[in-house]
Amino acid sequence: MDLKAPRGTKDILPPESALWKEIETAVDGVAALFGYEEIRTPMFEQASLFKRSVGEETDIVSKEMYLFTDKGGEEMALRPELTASVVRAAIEHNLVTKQASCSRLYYNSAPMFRYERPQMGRQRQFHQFGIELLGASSALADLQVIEFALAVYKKLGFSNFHLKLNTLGNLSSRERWREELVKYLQFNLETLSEDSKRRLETNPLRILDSKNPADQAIVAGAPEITDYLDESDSEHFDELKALLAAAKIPFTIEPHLVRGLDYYNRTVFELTSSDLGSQDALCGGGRYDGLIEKLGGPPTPAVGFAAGVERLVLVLSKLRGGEMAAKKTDIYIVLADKGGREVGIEIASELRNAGFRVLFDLLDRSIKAQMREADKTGTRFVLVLGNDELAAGEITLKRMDTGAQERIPQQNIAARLKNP
RNA sequence: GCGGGCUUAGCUCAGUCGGUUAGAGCGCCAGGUUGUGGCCCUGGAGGUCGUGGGUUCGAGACCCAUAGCUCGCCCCA
Repeated sequence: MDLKAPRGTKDILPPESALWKEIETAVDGVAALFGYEEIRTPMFEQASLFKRSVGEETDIVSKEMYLFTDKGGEEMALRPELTASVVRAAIEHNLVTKQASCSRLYYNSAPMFRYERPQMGRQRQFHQFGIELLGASSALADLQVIEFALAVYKKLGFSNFHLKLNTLGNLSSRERWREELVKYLQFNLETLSEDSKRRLETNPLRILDSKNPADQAIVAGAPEITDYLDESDSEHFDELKALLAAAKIPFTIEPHLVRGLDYYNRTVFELTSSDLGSQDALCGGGRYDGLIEKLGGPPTPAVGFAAGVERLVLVLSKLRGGEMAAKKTDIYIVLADKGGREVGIEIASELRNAGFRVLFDLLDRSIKAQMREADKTGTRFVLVLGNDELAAGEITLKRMDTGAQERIPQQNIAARLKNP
């Protein structure tokens, strides 16, 4: 077989697909509870959208974006993330206006594309769910975004994660800090790692969470954002911390937590899991108060998060001990003789209309083989239909747990099985 | 993009120093009398040993290349 799924892509097969469905259902459920409505946007956009929002210098845009020119000569990009698209759609359709109001939007299992080296928990096509809360500037909004993410994990029974929190200040304090940081780092240029020398040009903030020990030593003496926050920044951050404490959500402050996308300001956060390898971020998000205006909309505060579905699947399979939910059947019909087919499919159809999950053999196999399959599907009842039953207008009902069986009339079989 | 490891049956893996027709467990299929599951027993199907070159009388084992996966860096969900 010489045809394969492209590198960094994955087929989602049963039984894993059931886990995906479970996650999607959980996200839909939480969204309903919080009053968020679903948005779906195109998988490709004009490339300039991401250059302007994510940042032309970021690795995501400069190195990892799937770019192509369409037949009309337009430069397009497969979306590497969703915030930019949601903001574009919100501006385009006037979901954000100058009036005091906010939009609560969520997306579910949405595919994203980044040309990266694949690793466990890192695919070239990967999927995210997340929310964008547009129009709310208060710390209460930040809290809600975090609460939403936690609610999804809680609903799925997963709690082995860690909430990391930081603030980057408002747009101008962030900029002043950034300039001072770059000055400081340039002063120490000689001792920086090669990676960080490059980052100094592309994304200096990320040098702060470099894993290189030499970098870390330099970073230890770097200007801290705390010294650049203005009064309202500090107030906002203090308020959020107090709200989290009141909601009994544990967190740690990570002064060096920055995010890779240019548009973040004030609150940034990440949920990480020790069940994952080096790609340990389950979800990440933050505030992006300047983005909507930057893309041509009215000045509008906003906050959101994005969570990786593949990583959640990894972590959940681990949690469930690799055991996926067994496929379940209510009733298995054993066709003992070919003559019973017509009556058999009629009964199957009647039972399905009554809401039973009904299976029967499609391979013309022996009764023994049919029974074996029935057992494997975990069915509660088996109905045996052969020439004997046909002649009598009856069917044999077998209970798989006790092995007991009896002959019952074919009429009203659904009602009979509802009260076994 | 950089460095390391791995790749043998549907799945998880053995395979010695290079030596006949490449193995196990699980799974699958069929039997173990009359029309009946699990447990057990017997038998069976299933592999161009990731791919392409090379070394050799002889390669699943050695060498080179390439692809995929994986671990770390990078990046980030």
